[in-house]
Amino acid sequence: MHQKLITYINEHTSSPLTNEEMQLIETSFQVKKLRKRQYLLQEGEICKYLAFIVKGAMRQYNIDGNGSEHIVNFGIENWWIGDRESYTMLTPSAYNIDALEETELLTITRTEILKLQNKSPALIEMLRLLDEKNAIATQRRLSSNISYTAEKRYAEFERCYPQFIQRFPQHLIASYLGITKSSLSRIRANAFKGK
Amino acid sequence: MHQKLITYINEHTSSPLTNEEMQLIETSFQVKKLRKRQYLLQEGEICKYLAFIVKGAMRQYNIDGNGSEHIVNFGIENWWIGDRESYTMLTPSAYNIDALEETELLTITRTEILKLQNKSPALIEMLRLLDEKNAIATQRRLSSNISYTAEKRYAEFERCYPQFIQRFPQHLIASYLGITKSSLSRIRANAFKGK
DNA sequence: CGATTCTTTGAAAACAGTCAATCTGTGTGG
DNA sequence: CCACACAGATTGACTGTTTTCAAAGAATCG
Repeated sequence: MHQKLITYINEHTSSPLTNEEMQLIETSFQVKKLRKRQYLLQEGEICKYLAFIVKGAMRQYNIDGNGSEHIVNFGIENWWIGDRESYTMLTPSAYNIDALEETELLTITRTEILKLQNKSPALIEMLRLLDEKNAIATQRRLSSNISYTAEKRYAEFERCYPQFIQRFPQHLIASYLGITKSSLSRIRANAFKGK
Repeated sequence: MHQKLITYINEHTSSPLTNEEMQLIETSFQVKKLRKRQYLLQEGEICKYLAFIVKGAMRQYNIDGNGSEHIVNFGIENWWIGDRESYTMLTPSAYNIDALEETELLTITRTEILKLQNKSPALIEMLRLLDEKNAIATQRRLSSNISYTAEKRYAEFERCYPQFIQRFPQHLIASYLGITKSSLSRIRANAFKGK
């Protein structure tokens, strides 16, 4: 169960994990299984866990004044999920996180991470890289959202995340792109005509 | 000149800088002065500098297929600016960064930062926190962009960055919000009527 | 099969963008 | 000191895109 995480860390850091570090990871990360539709985090709570997805798929979203959901992130196998802001600042989260499928997670609390600070340099480096990649990805997405039409954003999404198109219903992808499901349906219809 | 940066670091980390660290900062960060409209980075270049703004104001923006500019970030005194993606990955940047006013920067190259890795824990911690804050801020902005109308986004902007409203012309703020200057002008006119 | 979820589509309304003209204030150079 | 250029802001008329709401069709699952 923890093996996937260990492999992930080794693939994303310069020096491989020592035996002691592997031990630490086994004890610091708790297994958590979620059924479809089950919450990992609900709006208003403080995000207790940073979670590595071993199997399954999740989404992070908020709900606006009209009750509409807006997906800010998807997560699948080998991705991480959690509300960084709430997790690091210990503030109530503005987001919900729930499972889109049966999901298996490895979770770690903030306290546990702090304990590992001096014990596992590889893990800490990995988390730093994660922040870095995350900042870059979010920046890109923001930039694309500001600069391009829904049609181009969908094309880009299709190109970057073909797996998601297969895996998630359209209305979720529409929500991720910041448009309505009707609009996405029409965009797809047009793109098809164009071919 | 470097004093403002030293103060900034001390305010943003747990342990104050040692004398050696202050020395290191003086030698690692180069002063750079930019006139209004001068570039720090142009699209296609690799972003050589991460810059701390001592005085002045800057913007980071991209240009879409139609030649329109889209501002992804502003920077003023005590903020950092640079294209993280290009800077860390050494890839050609999709952005331009230029000065909106006469600006004084303290710049550091990637190589210099790597050299400091083992020499100044405080600086490294500060950079990590910067990444973290940056990721959080970008996430918030993305979320607001997906979830709210231009009118609400402007209201939020007004609340969060009142200094910017004074300081930057409206068409730049419109570009930051992802709308045209005409639309922003009308939104402001409506908001005024509403009061 | 029946229920639920997902997708498509139509018509009207709301919204934002484009283009162009005008108005404002600022600052420069003659 | 005036004339002029220039950058910024506003406004109107028009266009185009996206949303909304509702209904109906398709797919999936227990």
